[in-house]
Amino acid sequence: MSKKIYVHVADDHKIVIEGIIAVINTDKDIEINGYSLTGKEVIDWISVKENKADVLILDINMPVYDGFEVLTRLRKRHKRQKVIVLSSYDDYGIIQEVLDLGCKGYITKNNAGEHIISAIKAVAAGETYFSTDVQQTLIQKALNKHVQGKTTDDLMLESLSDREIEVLKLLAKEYSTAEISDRLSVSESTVETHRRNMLKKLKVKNSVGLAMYAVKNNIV
Amino acid sequence: MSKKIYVHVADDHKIVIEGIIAVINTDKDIEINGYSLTGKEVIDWISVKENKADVLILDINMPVYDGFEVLTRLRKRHKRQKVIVLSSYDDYGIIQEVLDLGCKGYITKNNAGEHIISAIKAVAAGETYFSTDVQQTLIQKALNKHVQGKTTDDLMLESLSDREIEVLKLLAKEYSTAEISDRLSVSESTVETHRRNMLKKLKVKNSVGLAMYAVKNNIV
DNA sequence: AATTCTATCACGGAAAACCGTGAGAGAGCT
DNA sequence: AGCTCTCTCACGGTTTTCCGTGATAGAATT
Repeated sequence: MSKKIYVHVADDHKIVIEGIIAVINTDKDIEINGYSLTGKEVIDWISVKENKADVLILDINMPVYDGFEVLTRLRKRHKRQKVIVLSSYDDYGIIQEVLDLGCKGYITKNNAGEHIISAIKAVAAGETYFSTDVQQTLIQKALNKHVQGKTTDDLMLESLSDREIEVLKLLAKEYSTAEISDRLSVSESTVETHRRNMLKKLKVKNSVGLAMYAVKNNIV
Repeated sequence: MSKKIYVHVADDHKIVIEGIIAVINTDKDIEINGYSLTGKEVIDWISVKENKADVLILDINMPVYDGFEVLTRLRKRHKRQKVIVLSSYDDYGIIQEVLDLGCKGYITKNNAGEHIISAIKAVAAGETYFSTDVQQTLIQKALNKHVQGKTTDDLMLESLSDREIEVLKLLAKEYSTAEISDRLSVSESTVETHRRNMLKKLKVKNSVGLAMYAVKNNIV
């Protein structure tokens, strides 16, 4: 029915690779067609035009080139293989980073056994896949400013006046002081004052800081 | 053991309230101590100093004041009740908005039955709670630019060089040209050039535009 | 009645950003 | 070998932002 999915596995611990192979072999739609013990091997292997892998299972901690480096290089060469990162760390920063580098799935080693097959099929089908613990991490992060009461940002937001927020909105749209004063039909001095007061209130260094604040607080 | 949790329910459809009460009554730790059919009633009721509600179940579509308005007013008055929004819409915009307004839980009416009890206990305990479908929506959004191909921004992002991205990161942290040139150990001219080139590439008008672009693309 | 907050405006000067232009060195691809 | 891209640097000039300071007037609060 569905054609086979070919998988390459990269991890610096042979035992991990063996484990993954064992799990994958229980599924008839997926086949391992190679593995690497270092990031360099992965790159070398992937550089060979005629390899059939659809999915790459990639460890982050590897010698020579680490997972980030591998992803960066794959990206630069526009390789078509979908990458699933298999990491020991359920860390938002890392997840974010590898996603930015184009990886399509992320599962932790803890949960690898139960997720690896589904993950491979998902990314091969063009979807993304994250193990449950990773999903939790992503949700927590998406909501970080809501989980425990107000953030300092929220408190400061309350201290911004309506007019200041109007100015901030326009400023975040890349308008200059002159342009803002036009839209709001006030003098440039006034706009300047508002901006100045906001810089003080929000303790940011410049208009970029104001803009960043605006995004963080969904004023845009 | 644990003391009772008192709940107020607000929905403009009596039948919904009845349903919720029915479900809640199956749990001995939770007790309904009032309900409202309009947003105005909620506010009036909550204004009475001596009401014991810990949790407010709030519908979004309600006459007089809608859910947003209710949340806004509660926020202004610094009420201590935790709010769970019960909505028909599994829409990221709405979820985002009510969370900004301080709501602690969000469940869709579809999944209300199975989630309402856990939700009440979670928010009463100071946690947040989202039904599974809402969690999905939040994850999807958190990853929006990774799930389905590239956005136009992503395409432009690829056109930014590594060095430019480094500069952009620092710029988004409110660093001035001089400061950036320090960190990167290059001359100010170089940083200037990078910024200039980015302004062109990304078609934005100023550093604020660059910063906004950085946020949108999670470069920060 | 007094105080605080907000919105408005102004002057002048220092600092930073913006812009045009030009240019050399190295990497990588055709 | 030639082309393109990236990263680096510089000069000079215009515009904008930043900052200190000060001021008036209305609204809201105490």
